[in-house]
Amino acid sequence: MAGDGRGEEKKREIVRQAFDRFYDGGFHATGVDSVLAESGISKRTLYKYFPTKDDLIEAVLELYGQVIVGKLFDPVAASNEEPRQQIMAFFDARKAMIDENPTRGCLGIKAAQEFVGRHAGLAAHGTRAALYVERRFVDLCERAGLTKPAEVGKQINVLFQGALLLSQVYGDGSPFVSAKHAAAALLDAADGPTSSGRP
Amino acid sequence: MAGDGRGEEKKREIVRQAFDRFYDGGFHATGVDSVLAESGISKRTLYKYFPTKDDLIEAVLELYGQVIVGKLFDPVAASNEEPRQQIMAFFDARKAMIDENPTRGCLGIKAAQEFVGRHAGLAAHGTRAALYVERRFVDLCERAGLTKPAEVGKQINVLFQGALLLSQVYGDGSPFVSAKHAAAALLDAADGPTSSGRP
DNA sequence: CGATGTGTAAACAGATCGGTTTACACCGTC
DNA sequence: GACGGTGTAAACCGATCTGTTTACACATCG
Repeated sequence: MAGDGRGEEKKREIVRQAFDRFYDGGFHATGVDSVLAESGISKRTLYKYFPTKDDLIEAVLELYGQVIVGKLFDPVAASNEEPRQQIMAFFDARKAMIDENPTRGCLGIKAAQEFVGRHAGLAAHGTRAALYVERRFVDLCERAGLTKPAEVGKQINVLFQGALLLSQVYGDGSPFVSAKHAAAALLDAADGPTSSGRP
Repeated sequence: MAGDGRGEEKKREIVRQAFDRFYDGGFHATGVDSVLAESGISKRTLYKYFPTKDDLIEAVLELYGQVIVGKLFDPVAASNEEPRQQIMAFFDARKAMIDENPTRGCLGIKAAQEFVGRHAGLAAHGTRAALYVERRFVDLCERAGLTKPAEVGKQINVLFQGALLLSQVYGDGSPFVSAKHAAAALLDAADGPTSSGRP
C-alpha cells in the first residue's frame, strides 16, 4: 500500500513514452525495445507493470481516450455555447491539434485497423472512439432542436472522421475546413424548411 | 523474350495472393512466409520477381489501383448518367463492395498510415488514391454546373472517405447511407440559391 | 540425350521480435 | 548495518522476420 504512489508514477511514465512511439510508429511496426530505448526505463520494469505488449497498448489507448476527452471534448462542452457553435468548435479544435501533429489521427481507429480480426479487445477501442464522437454530435443536434438529430449527427460524424483521416494522409489540416463548411451547410439545410420535401 | 509470358503470369499470381493477405492482415503484421503458405509458390520464385518485400507491396498497391478503377470508377463513368446520379452511384457501388468485405477499406490509405515517416514511396499511394477520388468528385461537380465545384467536390470526398473508414471500423456499410444522404443535401444546397447568403 | 530455364522444397543466415533471467545499484526503515 | 523494495543494465531464450542458398524435379528444345 505504501509503495503504490511510486509504482503508479513509473507506470504512467512508461505509458506516456509508449504513447508517442505507438502513435507515430504504429503498433505492430514499433517494437518494445524501441519504446524503452533512450527512455531510461528497463525492460524488466516494463514487464513488471505490463505483462504483455498488448497490456501496454491497452493502457496507451486508455490514455488516448483521456487525452482526447480532456483536451478536446470537455473544454468545448464546458464553453456553454450554442449547440451549433459547439459543433463548429469541435472541427476547429481538432484541426488545431492536427496542425501541431499532422500525422496523428485517431489512435483508437488506428488500433482498430491494425487489430481487426486479430485482437478483438484492442480493435474495439476504434468502435468505441467513433461511437463516442458520433454520440456527442447527435446530442448537440438534439439540443439544437433539429427534426432528425440522429441522422444529421451521424452525417457530421462522417465528415469529422473523414477530415481526420484525410488530414493524416495529406499531411495538413485543410480537410477540416471543407468538413466544417459542409457541416454548417447540413445544419442549415436541416433546420431550415423543417423537412426536405416529403411529409 | 520467349519466356516473358510465363514469368508475367507467375508474377501476377504472386501479387494476387499477396493482395488478399496484405489487405486482410496489414503490411507489417503479415510476413512473407504467410503470403506463400498454402499457395504452392516457393520463396525463391517470390524473390526472383520481387527482390524485397517492399517491391511486392508496391505491386500489390498498383493492382489495387487497377481493381478499384476498373470495378468502381470506370463502370460508373461509363454509365453516362447525370453527374449527380454518378456521385450517388459511387456511394452505392462502394457500399456494395464493403458489404461483401466489411474490413476492406482503401488499401492505399492503409499503406499511407502504416508507412508514413517510414517509406515515402509507399505512403504516397494513399495521397494519390485520395486525390484521385477527390478529382473525380470535383469533375462531376463541375459538369453538374455548380458555382463552387472544387469546394463541394472536396466536401463530398470527405464524406466518401469518412464513410469508408467508419464502415471498416463498424464492420458494416451503414455509414455510406448517411454519407450519401449528406452528399445529396450538399448538392441540393449548392445549386439551389446560386450562393448561400453573401455575394 | 544433354542443356537450359523454370519451378518447388527446405535448410540456412542474421537480425529483430516479445519476453525472461541474472546481477547489481540505490534508498529509506528498523 | 542488515533488509526489502525499487530500479537499471544486459545477457539470454525461442520464435519469427526478411532474404539467401543448396538441392532437386520437370519441362522444352537443340
